Amino acid sequence: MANKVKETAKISNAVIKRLPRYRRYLKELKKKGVDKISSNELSNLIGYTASQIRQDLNNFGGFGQQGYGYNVEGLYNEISAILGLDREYKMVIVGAGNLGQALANYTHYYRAGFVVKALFDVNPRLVGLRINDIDVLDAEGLVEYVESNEIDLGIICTTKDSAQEIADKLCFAGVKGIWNFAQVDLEVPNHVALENVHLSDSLYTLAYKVSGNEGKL
Amino acid sequence: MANKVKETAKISNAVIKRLPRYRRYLKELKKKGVDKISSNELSNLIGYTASQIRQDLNNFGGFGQQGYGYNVEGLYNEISAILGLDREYKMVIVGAGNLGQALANYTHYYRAGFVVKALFDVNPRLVGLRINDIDVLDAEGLVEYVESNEIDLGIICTTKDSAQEIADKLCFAGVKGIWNFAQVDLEVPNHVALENVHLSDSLYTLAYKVSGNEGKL
DNA sequence: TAGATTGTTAATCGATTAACAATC
DNA sequence: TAGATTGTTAATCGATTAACAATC
Repeated sequence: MANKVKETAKISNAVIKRLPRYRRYLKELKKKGVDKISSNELSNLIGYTASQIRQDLNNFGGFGQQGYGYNVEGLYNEISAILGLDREYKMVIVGAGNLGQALANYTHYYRAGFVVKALFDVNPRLVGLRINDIDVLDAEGLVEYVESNEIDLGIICTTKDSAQEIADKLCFAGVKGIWNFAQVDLEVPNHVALENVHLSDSLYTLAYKVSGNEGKL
Repeated sequence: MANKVKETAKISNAVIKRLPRYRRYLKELKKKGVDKISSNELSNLIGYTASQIRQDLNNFGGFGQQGYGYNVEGLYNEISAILGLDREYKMVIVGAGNLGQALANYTHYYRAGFVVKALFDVNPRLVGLRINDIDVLDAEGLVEYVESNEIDLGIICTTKDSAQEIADKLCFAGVKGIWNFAQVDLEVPNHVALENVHLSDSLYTLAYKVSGNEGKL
C-alpha cells in the first residue's frame, strides 16, 4: 500500500466549511498578482492557524513545496476542483416569492457554473413571469421538468409547510442536492446532499450575541 | 460560593447554534398541545443525543424536573429569553437590491420583535421607493438615521466592495450587531456582534457534497 | 549548502457521549 | 414507595495546535 494516492477517508465537516473561505482569500491574492504564499502568511490574512491550514490542505494532497510555500493560482485551482466548481450545475428554484426571485437574480453571479434553468410556483399570478430571463413555471410540472432537463440541484424557497413535499418531489425526480431556505429540517435520502440556510436561526443567534446573555458584556 | 446563580461562563458557539433549533421543535410541540417532553423523546425528534440536550440546557439553568421531564411551554419561553427574543430590535437594511428587498419583506414574519425601520441605497433609482411600507433612503443619511433612531442591528446586503465601509459607518453610528450577507469577512469592534450569511460559501459546500469528492459515493 | 517551509506525527484542548447519583 | 428522568461528573471522541523531521 505504498500508493501515493490519498485514501478517500471521510473529511470532517469543519474542514469542508473552511474551503470556500480559503478559496475567497486565494482569489483576492490572485487578483492582486501574488504568486506564492506560505501557510504563515495565509494565517495572518485569514485568521486560521498556520498549522490548521497545512492540516486542512493535506487532507486532499500535498499542494505546497517545502522551503517555498504554496503557489497561489495552483492552490486556488485545486480548491476549486475539490469543491466541485470545475463543472456546471443545473438548478431549479421552487418558490418564486421575494427570496426565490432574489436568488434567481443573484446565483448566476456567484459563479458561472451555477445555472438557474427555471423557477416554479403554485401561485398563478407568478406563473408566466420572467425573472432575469428565467421562466416561472407551474409547480405542477416540477417532477417532469427536473427529469427531462437533468437538473442537478433544487433550491427550496417555499414556506416550511410545503417544503418537505417539494423535497420529496425533487428527490424522486433525481436531483443530487437540495439547497433549503425553508425553516424546517428536511428528510432526504442518503444519496441526496442537503445544505440548509436557516435565516431566522442565524438572526436569532445574532440576537443572542447582542442581547448580552452571552455574559461577555 | 454556594450561590445557586449560574456563573456566566462562556457558552460555546456550538451550543448557541443549537438553541434556535430547540426552539423550533418546542414551538411545534406547543402548537400540537404537548405539555411535557423528556430529553429522550426530544432526542428522537430533533436528532441530538439526550445527553447533549441535557448538557446544553444545563448551561443556562435546571429547566427540567427529575422523573418528569421538561415543560414544553416553559422551556420554549426560557430558550426564547436566552436568545434575546423577548424584546424588540430596530433594524436597517443597507443595500436595497433584490436580496435587501426580499429581507425587507420577510424579516418581520420571522418574529414580530425584528422591525425593519428603513432601507438604504446609493442608487437614485431605488431611493424613494417603498418596500413593504418601508422607505428606501439615500445612503448618505445612514449614520445620522441610525444614531437618531437608536437602531440596534444593521443588515448589509451590498456588494463585497462597499461592505466594510458600510460596516464601519454602522459601528460608528452605534449598532449593536451586524447581519452580513456580503461575501467578505468584515472587521468590527469587539463590542459589536457579527453574524455572517455567506450564501455562496453555502452553495459551494453543497457543490462539494454533490460532486462526489466526498469519497462517500 | 543553509534557510525556509512543508507534511505529518504527537500533544493538547474542547465537545460529545456515557454513566449514575440525586430527586421529583 | 418505586419508577422515571434529570443534573452532573467521568470517559471518550474528534478537532486543533504544537513540534519537528523531511525536503525543496
